[in-house]
Amino acid sequence: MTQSPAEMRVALMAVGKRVTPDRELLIDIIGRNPHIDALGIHRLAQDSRPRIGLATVYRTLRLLEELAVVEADRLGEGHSHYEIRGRDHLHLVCANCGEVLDVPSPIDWKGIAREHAFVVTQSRLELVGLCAACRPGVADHSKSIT
Amino acid sequence: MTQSPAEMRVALMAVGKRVTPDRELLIDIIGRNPHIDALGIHRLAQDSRPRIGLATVYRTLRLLEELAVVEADRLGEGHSHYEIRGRDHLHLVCANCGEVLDVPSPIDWKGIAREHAFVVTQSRLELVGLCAACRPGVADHSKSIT
DNA sequence: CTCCGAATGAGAATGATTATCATTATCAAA
DNA sequence: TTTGATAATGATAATCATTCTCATTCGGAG
Repeated sequence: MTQSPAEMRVALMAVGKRVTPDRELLIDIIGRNPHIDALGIHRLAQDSRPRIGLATVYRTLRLLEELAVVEADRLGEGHSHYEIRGRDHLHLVCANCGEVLDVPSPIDWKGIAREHAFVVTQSRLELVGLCAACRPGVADHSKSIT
Repeated sequence: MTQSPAEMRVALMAVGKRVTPDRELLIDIIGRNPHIDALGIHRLAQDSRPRIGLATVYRTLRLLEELAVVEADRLGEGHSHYEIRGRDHLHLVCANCGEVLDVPSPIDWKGIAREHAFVVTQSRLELVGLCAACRPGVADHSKSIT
């Protein structure tokens, strides 16, 4: 299920969607910037295509999500972050600086799913806490939980 | 970390917050209805206190979240669901009917956290897919991983 | 080159959540 | 008990991310 920018073409064409420059650019940006959010993607996209609209970013994200090419995570609070779908992994999300570490997932969800007659389509695993850098009582630039 | 309605009083008083009838009612409702959302909580709360406002619901939820008494999960798409904080567990979320099954978590995050010098304060684990009841030919959401 | 449906941009609309502000309730001291 | 300081609340406006609408543009089949 590992996707790559190149495989997106296949996924799009398989459902009769066009492979447009916008879509190629966006998937490329997501590939290079794991955990980026919609606004960040839009900003970067404007460097190469100044007229690209935010709506196109959201539309494309949703499409690629439906095609299982990218994955959305609601890490912090309000909004989503995106990344190319890859191997199972879990996120270590720092509540202070917001940094996200990817760690290979230790979960054997196949067994769990079988046990509950459940067909798994997505796994979202996060551990929220404080990363090494934020460990000492730093009252810096974020909402720290106590 | 395990919280109960009764322990909320302690948590509130520990930070100088009042134990009001609204707060007691809300924590009670969440306790009886795991995975309920803000509007659901508000609806139920109005049965006993017709004048309670939605703002109070959200304010209280946030407060109880900060006190680590309740936990918010962004299960489906748009909005959050709440539950009393308890033992580690993961959610099996049905993409079709929305049912949520709680399953004891098989993750040993202590080892992972130690390895990455990470202090874990929350774990959010979800597997999204189709529950047994929704298993037979559902068209839309079925892009299962195998 | 022409047509038609897909894709896009701009901005309005939506929905969940948060902030504001005037009013009310609560606790402590006199 | 009355007062005074302060926290909590209700109503509603504001915000923020995301989705929708629609007029326009683009791309590929003929």
